[in-house]
Amino acid sequence: MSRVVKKSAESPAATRIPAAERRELILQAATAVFAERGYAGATTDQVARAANISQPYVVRLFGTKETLFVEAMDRALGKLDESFRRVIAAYDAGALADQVALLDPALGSRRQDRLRQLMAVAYADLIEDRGILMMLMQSFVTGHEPVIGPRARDGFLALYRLIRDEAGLDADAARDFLAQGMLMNTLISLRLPEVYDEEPTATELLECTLRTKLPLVLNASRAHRRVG
Amino acid sequence: MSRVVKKSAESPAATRIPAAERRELILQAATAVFAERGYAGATTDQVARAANISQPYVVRLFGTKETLFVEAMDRALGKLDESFRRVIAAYDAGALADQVALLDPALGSRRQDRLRQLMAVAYADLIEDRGILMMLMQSFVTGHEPVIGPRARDGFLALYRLIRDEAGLDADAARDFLAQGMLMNTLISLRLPEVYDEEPTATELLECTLRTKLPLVLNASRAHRRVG
DNA sequence: GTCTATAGGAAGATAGAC
DNA sequence: GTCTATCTTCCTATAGAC
Repeated sequence: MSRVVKKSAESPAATRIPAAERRELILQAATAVFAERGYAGATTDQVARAANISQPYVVRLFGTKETLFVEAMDRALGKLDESFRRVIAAYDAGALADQVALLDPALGSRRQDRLRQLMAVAYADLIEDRGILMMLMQSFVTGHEPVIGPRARDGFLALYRLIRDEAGLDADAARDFLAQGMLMNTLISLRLPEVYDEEPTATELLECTLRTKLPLVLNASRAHRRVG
Repeated sequence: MSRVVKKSAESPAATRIPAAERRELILQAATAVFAERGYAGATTDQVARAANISQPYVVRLFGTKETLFVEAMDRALGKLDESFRRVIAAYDAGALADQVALLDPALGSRRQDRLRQLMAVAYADLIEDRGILMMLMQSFVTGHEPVIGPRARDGFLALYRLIRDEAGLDADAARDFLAQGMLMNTLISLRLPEVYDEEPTATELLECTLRTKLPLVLNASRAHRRVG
């Protein structure tokens, strides 16, 4: 646990890497660590180790742990935003005919009905990188922090506006869409996929919530356990 | 910020109180503090101050911070469980005729449809003590902690079984019910009620999600800011 | 039942070498 | 661009008095 451990082989890489690239590597590591343990629970040293560099270097590049968290959060929000926008643009360009054909007709056929379903799929696809969704979840429960809180609120509201204004969901549909997303986030954050085989109740709830995306999630969960 | 502050008037009460009662007071304080800052972000000293006693005494009574968190979590889960069971029992005893009369007929009239709506109201009522719901949320994102995580999973699954088996909701209805709950938790944890007046988007989303319960929530939020 | 004092151990950040 | 060493602060938990 101490910072002074392992003089072993693959420790601090010391490979010189351009700052921009290094920053992205650290942000990936930070996303995983913050996702797992939250802002207060994570240490800059854990991030450093995950990125295979020294703790002071992390601080050097980002200034403070707070800034690091904010940047990781923005990155996660950005990925989600980007993912939704891509779906919307592709749909409006008529590029998703084959996927549209697979949608449940009972759920409606207006543009907003189609987009609702397509975005739900896109959201669930993001679960593959379980860090993103858990990072968001951790951001949402850090509302009390003076600099993180306001940015988390802004990011969340921006997502809401995106699905309401760009995708055109009416208020109730947008709310339900968000609600399903928050449930998925919760199940992932609770690590329910990790007890999928042992807890019949977990099995049922996961299957009912994630449907066709369940194998994706279970794989991600198992991959995580092999590493973690 | 330091622990050594204020020798002022209303400091450590030193009033002798029976242990059982003191424990409950501390659990209330702990719920508020953990709800606000999470397991890792909260300190036993903050809990102590909220309970007007010394930090070592908190530890003395609960052993470890971890145990304190677990007990606060169990208490919050228990309150929710109790609240739902009370609704179910009252409904089955025919004691809720007047409330049932107010329900939206479009949402169905089977027992499970009624209970779904009545429990939603009960859930939203719990928001009045905003600590409970935020405490639950914080518990759900602490899934990685070796002793807290498993208990949080069990608690969540027990709630799911309650609404499915006792209230009789089918799997999809139970999922949607949970999803709405998780959205409410998220909005509260994000402190969206605190920007209700400033952010039009927040206003819309809160109104759409909380409906008639919104005044309750706004009051709780304002009361909290006066104290906090 | 409750406190003061404090040991012991992180963790974030800085200084400065290579 | 990256590291080692370290300062400082803060926090959990213990000891022991009243």
